[in-house]
Amino acid sequence: MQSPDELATRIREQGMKVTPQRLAVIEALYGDGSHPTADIVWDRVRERMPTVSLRTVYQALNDLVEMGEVQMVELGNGAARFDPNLDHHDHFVCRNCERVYDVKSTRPRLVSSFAAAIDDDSGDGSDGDAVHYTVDSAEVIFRGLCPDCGG
Amino acid sequence: MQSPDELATRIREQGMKVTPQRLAVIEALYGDGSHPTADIVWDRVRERMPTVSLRTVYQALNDLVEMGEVQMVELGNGAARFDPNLDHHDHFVCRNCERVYDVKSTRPRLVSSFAAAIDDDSGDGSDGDAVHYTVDSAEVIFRGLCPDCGG
DNA sequence: AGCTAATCAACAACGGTTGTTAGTTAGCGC
DNA sequence: GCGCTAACTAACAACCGTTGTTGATTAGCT
Repeated sequence: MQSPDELATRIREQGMKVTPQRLAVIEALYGDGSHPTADIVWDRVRERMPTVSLRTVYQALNDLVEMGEVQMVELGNGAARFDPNLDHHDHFVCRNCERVYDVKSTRPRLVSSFAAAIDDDSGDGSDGDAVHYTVDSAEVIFRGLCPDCGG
Repeated sequence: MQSPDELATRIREQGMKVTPQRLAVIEALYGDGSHPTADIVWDRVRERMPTVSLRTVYQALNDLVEMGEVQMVELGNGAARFDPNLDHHDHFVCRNCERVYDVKSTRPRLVSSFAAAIDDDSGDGSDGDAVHYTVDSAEVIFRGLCPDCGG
C-alpha cells in the first residue's frame, strides 16, 4: 500500500474524508507484515484512540480493500486477514502458532502451467480446445511449521 | 474416498455404526466432483430420507473428514466444501458461478521451490540456513471464469 | 459557514457451524 | 433375539466474524 501521506491524498481525491480513525487504521497497517485480523487492527488503533468502534475499523479496512490498497486474505481458519503487501506473493501458515508468512510468488510458473493442468470435468476428454478457463489469480497457501514452532 | 462398502467396514472397525444416514451421506459424496457444501449434501440426502437433520449430516461429514476419507476445502467464500477426491490436486473457482473445478496438482513443483522462495521475515537476509520451515501441504486456488461463464 | 461524510453507540441480524438436552431408534456383537 | 450403546431427532441456544440499522453528533473539506 501507499504511504499514509499518499493515501490521504487519494482518499480526498475520491471525495472521502481523511479522518483520524481512517489514518490510524492506515498507520496500523502500513509496512506491517504480520497479516493482522480486523480485531488486531482494532486493538492497535485503540491504543491511540480508545473510543474507536470495531464497526469503524471494519469500514476503513473495507474501504482500503476497495481502493486496492490492501489485500484481504482468507486462509480458512476463522477471521480474514489484511495485508498491505500488494506484490504478488503467497502465504505460509504455521499450523501451530497460526502466524502467516509471506512467500515469494510462484504465480508466473503456476499460471503458465494451468492450461495444461486443468482437469476437464466435462468428460469430453478427447476435445481439449473447446474448454477455456480464464485465470485471474492464483494464490498458494503453504501449511506447516514455522521456525519458531520447531519447523 | 473409498467405496461405500469399504467404508462401511472401516466405520465398523472403528466401533462406529453404519447407519442409513451415514451411508446416505457417503453415497451422496462418492465419486462426486462438484465440491458440495454441507447444505447441498443435506439436500441430496433428504431426497431419499426426508427427515434427516442437518446436524446429522454435519456429524457424518466431520467423521469422514476425521477418518481422512473426505477433504474439507475452504475457499474463502462462505461455506466449506467437501471433496471425496483425495489425490493431491488444486482448485479452480469460477468468480461468476462459484463452481469449483479440480486441477491436476502442482504440488511437487511448489514444495520443491518453497525453500528457495520463502521470504525471510526475520530480517536476517544474509543467513539462509538458520531458518527452517516444514511444509506439510500446499494448496493452490485459481480464480477466474470457467468455460460456462465465458472464460 | 455550510454541506455532507464519517463516526459513535447500541443493538439486531446474518450465515455457517457447533453445542446441548432429553427422548427415541436402531446397529452390532454376543 | 437381547442388550449395550452409538446414533438420531427435534428444537433450541450459542458461537464467531461480519454487516446492517438507527439516530444523534462530530468534524473534514470547499
